Amino acid sequence: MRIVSWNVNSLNVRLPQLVRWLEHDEARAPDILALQELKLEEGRFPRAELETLGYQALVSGQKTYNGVALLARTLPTDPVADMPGYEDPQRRMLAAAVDGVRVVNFYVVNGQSVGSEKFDYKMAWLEAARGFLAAQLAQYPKLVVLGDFNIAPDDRDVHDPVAWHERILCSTSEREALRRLLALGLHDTFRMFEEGAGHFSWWDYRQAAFRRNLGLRIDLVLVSDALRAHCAGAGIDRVPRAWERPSDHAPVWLEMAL
DNA sequence: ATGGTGGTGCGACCA
Repeated sequence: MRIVSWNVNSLNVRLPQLVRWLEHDEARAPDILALQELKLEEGRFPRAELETLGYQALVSGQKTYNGVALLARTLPTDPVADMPGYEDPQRRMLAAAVDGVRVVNFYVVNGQSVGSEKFDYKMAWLEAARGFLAAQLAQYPKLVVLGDFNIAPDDRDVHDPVAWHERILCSTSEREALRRLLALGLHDTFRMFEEGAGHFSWWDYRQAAFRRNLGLRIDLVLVSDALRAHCAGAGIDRVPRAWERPSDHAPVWLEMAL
């Protein structure tokens, strides 16, 4: 089973790249695909085009901002788009079951800058996410949590840790919030297969950051203890980031032997 | 140097 997370930064703009990416290497096409930053309402989701490629989609959409989807060969079941007890008009979460695996797709709040109002929202959102994931784990031991976490787990995940020291996406409080999620019994699958620095999933559009590999690794695929031994490979697909008019994020993937 | 790029949508706001 191959599972992928990709922040597409507007599905309206990126649909041609998504289609091209799904077709360019069919042997590596995902069984499950989690998308973030659709920036469209559910009614504008391109269901027909994706059905042609063999995918059924669950969508939690929103005009202009946010928006997430879960795609699989058969429609994911038992969907949840709201974290119980946490009111959030922003569409940032979608959980459902596919082939006996529970999948939670997150588009974590960016947070703008440490100490801002948006930062407070980010920290509150992450605390709600911790409670939600604890409940999901209790109900579904085989859990995958993936998406744009807007947190670089440690300095290996940052091209210039000095310049980014205690800045948004890299601050100690954000990293501790991520640690509290991992402490539930979740594992950063990329680090099961690669311990080195310099592997990124997001590069700013400015200053030719991708060409110079000035990036951060903020898109993650986490698995629960019950799935850990089944992980066979994980990585970041930089290919579509080099295409014309790309998303600023690369797809990140996990291969599981189930 | 508080810049730089891109998406949404037409003026800011978000990342």
